[in-house]
Amino acid sequence: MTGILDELAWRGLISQTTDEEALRGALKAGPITLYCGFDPTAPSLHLGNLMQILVVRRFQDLGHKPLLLVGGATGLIGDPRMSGERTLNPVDVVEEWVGRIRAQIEPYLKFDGPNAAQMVNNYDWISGLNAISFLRDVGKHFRMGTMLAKETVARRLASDEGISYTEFSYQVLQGLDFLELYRRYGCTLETGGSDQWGNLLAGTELIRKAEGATAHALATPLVTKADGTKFGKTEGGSIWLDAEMTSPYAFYQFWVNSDDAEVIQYLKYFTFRTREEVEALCLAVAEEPFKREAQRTLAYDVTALVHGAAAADAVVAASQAIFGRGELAGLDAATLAGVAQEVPSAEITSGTSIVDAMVAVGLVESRSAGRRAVAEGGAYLNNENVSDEDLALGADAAIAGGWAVVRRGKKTVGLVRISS
RNA sequence: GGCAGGUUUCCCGAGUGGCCAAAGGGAGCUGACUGUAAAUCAGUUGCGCAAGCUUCGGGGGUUCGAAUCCCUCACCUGCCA
Repeated sequence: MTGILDELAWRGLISQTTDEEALRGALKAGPITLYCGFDPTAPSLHLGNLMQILVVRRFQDLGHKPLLLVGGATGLIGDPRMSGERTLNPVDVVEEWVGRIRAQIEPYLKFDGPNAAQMVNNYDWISGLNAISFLRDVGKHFRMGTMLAKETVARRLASDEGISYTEFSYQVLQGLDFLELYRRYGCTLETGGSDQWGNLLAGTELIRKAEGATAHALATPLVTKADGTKFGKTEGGSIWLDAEMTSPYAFYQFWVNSDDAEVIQYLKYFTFRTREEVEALCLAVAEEPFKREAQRTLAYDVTALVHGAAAADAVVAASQAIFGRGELAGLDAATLAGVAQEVPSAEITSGTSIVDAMVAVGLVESRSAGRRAVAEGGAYLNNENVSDEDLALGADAAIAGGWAVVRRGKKTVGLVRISS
């Protein structure tokens, strides 16, 4: 029952909290009800969201009751971002996203037992709100000074673009969510990323003013990369949890490519490995970095968590086939067919040039880019560098079952099936 | 409603009649080095085999020729009302 804060602390998951002693006391007194919100701003959640879900899961594992809020209402308004005003998404689109995101969250939590998780949607209480009660009952508790001082708001006001009243109002809605969940379920803790700190506080303050009660907020750190670039992005964009949007193979590859400097932190954030296991892997990185044991463990665990053990095993097999030191010639047709499930593949006719094959598989965006890849020495057929852009792929190029491996650079691979 | 400024290739940002497919930076990509790591160095980044074609918010016009000049529309920002 106790210990959740210690658990989160060693994992480095606590960026800041409201009165920590009070929170610790509340947690010690017995199971609490907490909540974490997810706004439907895309058809799928991404890795940042996954970390939040796992934080909630860690709470649940230690006996606390989680509420998972999907922002059917707040998603229609838009949380202000530093980067600028959001485009409002159509109502029906947001509605669809709500369903998808809800389904995405559910597998990570237990919905039975004494501390069963529960899904809630703020559309239920915000959609019926009228302007007068909103302004009289809710608005009266919010001070302009506080609202304007919120970092994002202040930055946006100072920017060229400014901020719309709509986005400015967002923090009021999120504060209201916390109050509503406090009233309905006795929820006394909201968790979220440190970028949500202002919104988290809006809720605790509102509860104090409206109910005279104490509620808590806990923010996790922003996941950072050693080189300062944004975490969870790759050349193709964000890493999504949806297998249709980010294939399990790409998902696994993202993790297996983690920097040495970051892999241990990611293990703490994104896996359920124990402290001892993480420490052992940390040692492995220091002593035998070339084995990439920590990266492999991380990649397998998270892929299995999100896509299931079977999918994880399949992508590991595919990755070994492609990146393993073994000769491609040793691969059989069945293995290659399995690999084709995981990496992009295409059907080509015998005699197709290497450039056209790369285009067909989607390794390059255009024939110009394909020719450039060959010129740069970055094109490979069955692990052999290709220097002739006119090289034609005939039946002899196939390794087994008509398959040939086409690669651009070190990591971008695809399979082609050569038909006559 | 008035006035001013703005809208450039993935991003930022130069460019004010031809030498501009468009400086520079960022980011990406490829190679070398390696460990499917980082850092570093080098090359590269609209499409097309090529001739050439399409691009600088949309549309129209001036001109031999426009991202650059004119008109108009849209959107953004600020100041005034």
